[in-house]
Amino acid sequence: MRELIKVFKALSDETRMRMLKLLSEGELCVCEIMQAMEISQSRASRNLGILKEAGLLKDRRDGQWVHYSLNKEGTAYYSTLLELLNNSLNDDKTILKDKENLRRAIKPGLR
Amino acid sequence: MRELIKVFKALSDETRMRMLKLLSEGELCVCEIMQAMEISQSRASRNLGILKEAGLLKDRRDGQWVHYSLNKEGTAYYSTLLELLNNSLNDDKTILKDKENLRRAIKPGLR
DNA sequence: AGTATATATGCGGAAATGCGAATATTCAAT
DNA sequence: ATTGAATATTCGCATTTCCGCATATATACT
Repeated sequence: MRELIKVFKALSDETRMRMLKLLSEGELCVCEIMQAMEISQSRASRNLGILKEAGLLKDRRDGQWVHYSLNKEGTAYYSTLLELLNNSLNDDKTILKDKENLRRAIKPGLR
Repeated sequence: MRELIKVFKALSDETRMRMLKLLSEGELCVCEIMQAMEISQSRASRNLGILKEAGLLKDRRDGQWVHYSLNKEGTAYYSTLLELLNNSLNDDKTILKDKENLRRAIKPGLR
């Protein structure tokens, strides 16, 4: 029960919901997310950590960058929930703006 | 977004999760639920109200009693979430005990 | 009207949550 | 070693959440 509730708790916050919707576009690093959402670095990092801790995200370190992405594996209900999110909020103004911002975001490490 | 987050917030609490699992057995009144879960009346009433407010439950007044039941209609994701819950926690000790208690619960109004 | 039962709600306090600001950590490049 | 960039974490504070207790409301019965 603890686990399941932790997942729902992770989902019940606007900041984290926006992150998940952004990450439906694909793998992103923290700095891209904070730029797209126009939030502080600590807020971005903290909430990504919560989503990861709940099992909804996985991370991958690449040099200085940490890339987060949706965890499509994981327990049975993760995929159900991610699909549910996939079908939700697709015309939400905030979500659309975040994704719009993402396109303009400075992508570091264009090495 | 507000709405969706309200639903997840409703789901992210152990008391309310147990209620939903109990109500998967069928319609129940507040006093049956508080007996089965061994919680106070105000706690039962308040949390049922939160679940109803989130759209997950509906209620039906019958004399002195208010019967709550899962809201199988409602927005698209409700059914998805209820089905997810249906497949979860079925061997959780607390949930099993609640359901066991329910069988022993005094059902008022055996008129 | 008066009593009893079932449910809802207001209030106060304890605990949890979310944030920004500052600091710490990690890695890359010189 | 030192500097700089990306990320994580600590701290203090404001807000929210959850509960028990007490009270209010609603209905039923006499």
